Amino acid sequence: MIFYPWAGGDPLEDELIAQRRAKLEQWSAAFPGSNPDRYETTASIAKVCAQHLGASAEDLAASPHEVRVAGRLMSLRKMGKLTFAHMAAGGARLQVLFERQTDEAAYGKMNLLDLGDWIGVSGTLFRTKTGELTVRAASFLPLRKCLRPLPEKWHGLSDVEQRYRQRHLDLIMNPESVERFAARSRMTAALREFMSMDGYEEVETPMLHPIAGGAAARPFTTHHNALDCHLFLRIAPELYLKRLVVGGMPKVFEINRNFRNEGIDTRHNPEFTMMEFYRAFACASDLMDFTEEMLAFAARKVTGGLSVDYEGRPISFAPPYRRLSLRDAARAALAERGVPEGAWLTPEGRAEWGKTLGLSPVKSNTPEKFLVEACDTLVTPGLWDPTFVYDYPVEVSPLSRRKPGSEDTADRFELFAAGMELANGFSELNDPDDQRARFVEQVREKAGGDDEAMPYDEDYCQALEIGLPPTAGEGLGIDRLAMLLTGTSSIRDVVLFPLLKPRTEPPGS
RNA sequence: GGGCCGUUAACUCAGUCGGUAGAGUAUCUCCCUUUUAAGGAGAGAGUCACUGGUUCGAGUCCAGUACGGCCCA
Repeated sequence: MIFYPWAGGDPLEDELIAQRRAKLEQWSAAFPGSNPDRYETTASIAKVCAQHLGASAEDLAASPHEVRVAGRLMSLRKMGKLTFAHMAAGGARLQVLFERQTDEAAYGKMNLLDLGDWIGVSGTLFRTKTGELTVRAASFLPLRKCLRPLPEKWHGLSDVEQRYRQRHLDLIMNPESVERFAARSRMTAALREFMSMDGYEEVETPMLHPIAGGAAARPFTTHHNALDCHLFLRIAPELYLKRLVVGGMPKVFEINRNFRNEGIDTRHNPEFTMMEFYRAFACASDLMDFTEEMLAFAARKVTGGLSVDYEGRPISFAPPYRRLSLRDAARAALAERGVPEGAWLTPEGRAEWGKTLGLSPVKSNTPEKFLVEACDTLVTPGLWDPTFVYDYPVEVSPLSRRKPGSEDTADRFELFAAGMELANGFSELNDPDDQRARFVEQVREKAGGDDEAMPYDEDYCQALEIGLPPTAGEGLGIDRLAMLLTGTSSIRDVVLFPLLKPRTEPPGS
């Protein structure tokens, strides 16, 4: 027996649950065949509703349609010899009419049903006085008892913690939640369709990494017993996907989870979904064009249009998107705030102005990083419509190829919308010697206190020695795109089971 | 990490100045053949998140803890 410390003692002793259990005990005698292992339906509730959408009361009376449907009992309105109910399944609901005259014995046993029970109903379709499509039940069969009372029918489940911890209740009670996750599903389907149309192959690469590379983030650690080795949950699939390009797969993508052992807020869940994709023989600017078309495609598939309402303001996904040079944008923002040109070139200037502007000291401790941090703090939070920021310093882009003819600029961009980072893409560094040097620099920074710096990955460098063709790659935040396309302010509302602190005592403690 | 807010019946929420714990939904009993937040009559249901303090007396005031939410870093 599990003890739920927050439930006020033994959950079986709760009066409402005890009543439902007592009713369940009478089912087998009252309803032969109840709790079946299967139930044959003629159609889903959604299909029945859709198929008879246009059928008038006269149509239905003229040609009676027999249906067998299954769903969860969501409302019961008993009026003596007549009971109206709604049953729901798959986001659709259908009214049922039970009449005592049909079967007096069965009608009397309806008090063994509770809101939330799964039932099967067979009967004939008709329309009520108010025109609602309804099944006149010839018979019904209880399929499975709901032993706990459902949340209140009118307000639904509004306690956010319960909505996340018990998502099933949220989905039962709150149609807008069902629709939000359906929209997310349409979105990932659209992205897959778009990638497939363009000839990309979907792949799955490891989540357990001996070296957590491919991004600047703190990893989760774990251990494999049989191999007795230390492993990390991946922070990015990047280095594996590029090995596939080395191996001769010119267009690959992966939609899957990454794990970053960092803070939780309305835009960050420790496990989040990213679509990462790589295209051989392309560069970063090819991907910017591609991304515009891809997001427009997804927006259309999810919302039917290119403009979405987010937090009361429209966001347009219509290409082309604005493109800002990072250094220019940062310089302009700094100048606006009275920072003299070049003040960030000295440690004293960075310290002084960094403090004034509220920049992170660690993240702004070189001239280039100062500009990146200034952009992150002063520019990107204000970017509303999708906007590319491009030309990142090489210093903060250890896996990016240098821009042709430039020593210090990487051919890299990030995409922002509603102030959020949505995507990060670049021409891939395919020079193994340069890559080794970049890793060495990262290791130096890690030693210097930057715990997000990347580890050295010799295995990856050797893969590059086999030859990575000119390639561009990009990671797109799926949860965040889902937030934008569904008008959702918190990432927890587009993740089915967001990470919350466990409330159960660990076993044995 | 910091600040603010929340936690009262299964659910949604009131609870005044510190003085016996309230409503609606749900549940149970009764009436009711076209309802749809059905309606009407009645009943049962509480570790006021937890721990401590102040007080004759705490849901209410104070401190701490837990969990959650929002904002900031």
